[in-house]
Amino acid sequence: MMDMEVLIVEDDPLHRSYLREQVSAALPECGTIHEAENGLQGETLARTHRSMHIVMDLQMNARNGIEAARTIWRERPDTCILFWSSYADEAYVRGVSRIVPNGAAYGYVLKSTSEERLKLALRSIFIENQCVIDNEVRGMQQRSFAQASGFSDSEYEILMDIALGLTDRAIADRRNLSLRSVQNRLQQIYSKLDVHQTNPSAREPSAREDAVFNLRARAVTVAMLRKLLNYGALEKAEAELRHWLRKQ
Amino acid sequence: MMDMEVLIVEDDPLHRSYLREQVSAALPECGTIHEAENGLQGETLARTHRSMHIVMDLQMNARNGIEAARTIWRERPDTCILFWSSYADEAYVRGVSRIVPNGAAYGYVLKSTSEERLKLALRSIFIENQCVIDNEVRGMQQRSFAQASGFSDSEYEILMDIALGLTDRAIADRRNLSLRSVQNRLQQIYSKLDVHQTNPSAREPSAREDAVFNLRARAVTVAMLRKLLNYGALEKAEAELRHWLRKQ
DNA sequence: CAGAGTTCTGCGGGTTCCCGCAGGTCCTTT
DNA sequence: AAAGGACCTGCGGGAACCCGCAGAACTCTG
Repeated sequence: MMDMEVLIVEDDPLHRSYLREQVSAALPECGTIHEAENGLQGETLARTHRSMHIVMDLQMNARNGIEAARTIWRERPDTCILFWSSYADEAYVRGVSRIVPNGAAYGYVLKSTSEERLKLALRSIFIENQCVIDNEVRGMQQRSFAQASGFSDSEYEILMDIALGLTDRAIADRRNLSLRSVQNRLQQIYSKLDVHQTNPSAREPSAREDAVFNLRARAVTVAMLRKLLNYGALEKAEAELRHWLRKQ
Repeated sequence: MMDMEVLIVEDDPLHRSYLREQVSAALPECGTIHEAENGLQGETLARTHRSMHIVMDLQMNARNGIEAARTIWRERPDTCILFWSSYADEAYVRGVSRIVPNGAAYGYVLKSTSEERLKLALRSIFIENQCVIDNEVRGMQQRSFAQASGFSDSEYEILMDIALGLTDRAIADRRNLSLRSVQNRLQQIYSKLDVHQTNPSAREPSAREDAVFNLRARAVTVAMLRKLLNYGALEKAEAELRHWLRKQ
């Protein structure tokens, strides 16, 4: 146990040094601490050092934490990874829980938590091999899987597709559905996002019926404002889309 | 000059204490340093202390830096504000230069710059009343105002409108244009964003013409990926939209 | 197996979008 | 004054969208 090593992947220098400090304080049995300043470098260092204990930021420039974690877990699924993020966006939570391997120990704590809880999380994950999810993140998971405005995975896929700007036809081709099925999915998405909201004025069915919103575009924005989508998710989806377009 | 006071507005505790350190090191003539941890609190403290020297983060939870700066400058247009941000998104740069009053001294430096340059910027702005814009930010400004994929203000407005999910009709009403004019603007936007890109396969005009993209939705995503839009800009535009909807 | 629930699919319409064509109003340039 | 450019506007058509209706196919339960 004396040769435990930890890899820190974090692009902000201040946060990185803070993490190093906290790690060495919380884990006296820790020998060397390696540092990477983006996801790409994180993958490389994890590979060369065969890191089993990683604490990593989401939202980095070169390659975000979810992408990096996926390739790392693909090579060694029993790696312990603690995600340390500023935000609990549903897009992040969903992205993480989508890639975590069966039985792997991982954690998700916010940067705003206290030092004590960070240290506790470090020990729980790296020593006890036990998952630690921050309360607020946990709450997000609940709301996500419950159907209170919760999206199934397939609905989420289609939401990404319209965010990318695909046509109904293109979505149907990509997801192997009929055109009408795609439109049905869109209907559910629109209702779950409550996109039909207009001004709460008199709802008289007068001639002045206001079709203020283009539902397709509106859905994307509402999803962004609700943190269902964010920049990282868009970037990732865009890469996958390009990959798919080549094979057409 | 001995009673100079500085107000720091920054939500991250680590960055905040780092800023305090740098400010007191760079400005020995500085007496008190106040701190706020979000834009709303920043506005309040700026008002009560009549702060003339502010260094402030963009992208905060309660109210982002641009909003806060606008209300502060509205009350006292000769306030010196140094924006200290992680990113040089065109949305931020454009948002800042849209609200800076005539003749006001302000600065925009990235968090990734060296301590020396940060200190230099602090002295230049607060002592010499001189604008300091980081090189990378400056480059963004150039690209933005040159028409190399640069958007005029009116085009930018319409881009925001379709991002919000408005219909052509609604945009026309809102911006006092005819329906056709809005559609013309959209045409320009589509071409400037180069949204017509399909797979670079054989461009034969065969029957299998691929209309893969819904231009309207695609434009929004491309704008986001190019940092022309970001979450803060969306949030702000959404608030303005709600305000407009009431008056309808 | 019957029946109820959920999802997939086609049809058809009304509406909105995308955009070429053409005429109009304001400029600036020579 | 004439010629050119930049912008706004109406017309019209083909395509894509939004969505109600209604029949298949699949599941789940008793």
